[in-house]
Amino acid sequence: MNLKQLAAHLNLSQTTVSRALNGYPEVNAETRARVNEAAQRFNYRPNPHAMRLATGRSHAIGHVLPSDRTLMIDPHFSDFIAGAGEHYSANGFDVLFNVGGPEDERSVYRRYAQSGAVDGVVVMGPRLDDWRIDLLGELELPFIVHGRIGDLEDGYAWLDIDNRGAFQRAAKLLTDLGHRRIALLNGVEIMTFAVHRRQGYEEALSAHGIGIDPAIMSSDQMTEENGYRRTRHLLDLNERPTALLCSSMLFVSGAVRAVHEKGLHVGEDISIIAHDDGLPFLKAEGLSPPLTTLTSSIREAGTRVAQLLLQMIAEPSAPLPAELWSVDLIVRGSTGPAR
Amino acid sequence: MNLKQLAAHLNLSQTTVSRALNGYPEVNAETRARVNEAAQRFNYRPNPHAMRLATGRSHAIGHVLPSDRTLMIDPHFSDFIAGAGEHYSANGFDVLFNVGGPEDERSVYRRYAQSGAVDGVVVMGPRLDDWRIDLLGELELPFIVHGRIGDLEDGYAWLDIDNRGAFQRAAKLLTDLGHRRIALLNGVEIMTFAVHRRQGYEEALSAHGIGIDPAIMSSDQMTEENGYRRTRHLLDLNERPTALLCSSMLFVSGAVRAVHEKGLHVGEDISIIAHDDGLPFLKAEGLSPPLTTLTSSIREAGTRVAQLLLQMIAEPSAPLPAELWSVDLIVRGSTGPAR
DNA sequence: ACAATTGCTCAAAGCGCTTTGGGAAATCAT
DNA sequence: ATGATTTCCCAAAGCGCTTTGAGCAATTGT
Repeated sequence: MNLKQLAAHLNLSQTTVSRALNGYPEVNAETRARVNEAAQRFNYRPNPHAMRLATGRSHAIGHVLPSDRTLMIDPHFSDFIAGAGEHYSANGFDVLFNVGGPEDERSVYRRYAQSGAVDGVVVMGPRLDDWRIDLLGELELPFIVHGRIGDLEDGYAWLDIDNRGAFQRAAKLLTDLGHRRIALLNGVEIMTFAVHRRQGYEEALSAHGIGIDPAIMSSDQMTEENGYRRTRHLLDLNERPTALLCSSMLFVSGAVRAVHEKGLHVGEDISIIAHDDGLPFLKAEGLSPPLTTLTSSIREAGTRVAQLLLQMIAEPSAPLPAELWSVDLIVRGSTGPAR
Repeated sequence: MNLKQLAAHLNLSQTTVSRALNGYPEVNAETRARVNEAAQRFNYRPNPHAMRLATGRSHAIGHVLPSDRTLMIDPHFSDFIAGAGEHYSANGFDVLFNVGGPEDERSVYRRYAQSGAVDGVVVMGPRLDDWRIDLLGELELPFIVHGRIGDLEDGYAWLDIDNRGAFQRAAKLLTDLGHRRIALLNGVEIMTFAVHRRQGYEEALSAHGIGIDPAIMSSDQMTEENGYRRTRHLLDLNERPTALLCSSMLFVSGAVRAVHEKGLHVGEDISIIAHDDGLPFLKAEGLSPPLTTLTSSIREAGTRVAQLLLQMIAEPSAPLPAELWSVDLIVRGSTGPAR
């Protein structure tokens, strides 16, 4: 059942039916009711391709994952997209998902812009200096960044969590507990979030007159194995750290394993705080002892980012949104006074 | 630059240009070369919406995730999709990604079928008795299942790994090592893969005259916490198992934690074998001792599934593909003779 | 030599929707 | 009663592509 048939059935023109369905004002209330009723009864749905061709808008959002093969499909990303996806569906938007195949990431964006395949894109995992905003700006493709491009805050839409503040507070909690050797297991520091976290960490230490020691700071992909390897190494050090700040729960699994292997106990011999994005398969509360965390739902961030982007598309002249979410510090059993 | 302009520029009709570009035979080789050259030069790309409207085919594949809120966004799924996505991109197909929002899963499929939004879908995480194949068959929407619907092997396209055989071999390895109390940490047993794994496990035990003891078998969502909780409980049992068969690496993190907490050693006091889907953030080789695993890349499965589906779409009359992949058993350090 | 075939190209008709530019009837103002 | 508005609806033009059905040359067959 298409528009033509529906219109014929109602003895109305396609114009009127289309307008009735799309809520235009210049249609009689009674007629509109009739149209809606009939549409419902025949389960009429406009053909999306025709709609897109006619309007030039695609009702779709693009998410493109880095083509870099070494950069794995991070579970953080999937959870974020899951959150966003829910909001898109709720608003009748499709999600176009692009995992860098042979086509290089730039050309994907170019194609999107040129063909109008999507109405907007979200940029995930922004780097300190990210070519994507320049390209997207040039292409005039609406976009929003989850995170920030270094310390840049203007000229693009973004939603970020206060990584710097969060890690500062976490580190401060540790210094308050008397820790002076606090190790940092960070993500790859070309990513903005990782840099911000290091900055927060360093600020807190400096504020307490504790020197920054690169020997107990690391920057790796966030995997179990790296968590283990780095912690193992840290525990073998002469001046072994008494506390550990982890950028991801993924590190924690490995870190805890290393601690156990050394016959040490989390929360007593060594304090651990991790940033918890709320990954559903790895719960901080479920660990023993329950883990003290910086908590912020990456899934909710996804939902909000989607919402903001859709608003941007609906109202292109509105000022660009920018949101900085604060992060909760939840103290549980993995932190204790320094030995 | 659209077709009309390109045609005008070449002093050709749209028909000819279109045909030249789409490889139809009835166009002069020289003309085709000219067209291709010009298309390249002007970076012409056909408008996908127009193409879709004209052909009725969408050049897109749908992946819809269960709307069930309790069913988390499984990292296994994302890795699978990542694999598939690469193949789609390589062939100019888009991926439509749908995370069950308010719209219920059935209506998503209905909408897909009715509007022609996608040319096909892949069914992930099939249940023992899955309504999706009936619906999709009825809707005449091409689809392929990653896994199988119970023991059904005909009437639909699928690609599965030999879960039953794999777990049989793994259990047999353990019995060969002298283990008689072998626990099973399985996924939720409404999923076909989990049932197959249990069957393989039970067959191996029965073959060795070992009774099936439900007290040391469990069926849960595959999370770290469940792995920990179940293992913890197992180790407290009077007749503590000497070996553990895990359906996912996600369980293993928790299981190992429980073992360590008890002061026991993996590979000595207790043997562990896990199914490893190749999740990039959790490597079996990286554990200590390195884990003996059933190994099968879920990402490669994704790529292959995508390839098969695209073939099905291109050649609808061809027989439905069905592939059963064998699983590698890689013996590492986490398995040893029973104490 | 003429008809039949082949090779290449084109004009025009869709695909199913939105949107423009009217226009007839009903309502209002004077 | 007349002109000016307002209300509601319509025919037709597009959106940018594919595809049908012809048509003109050039080639082939007899």
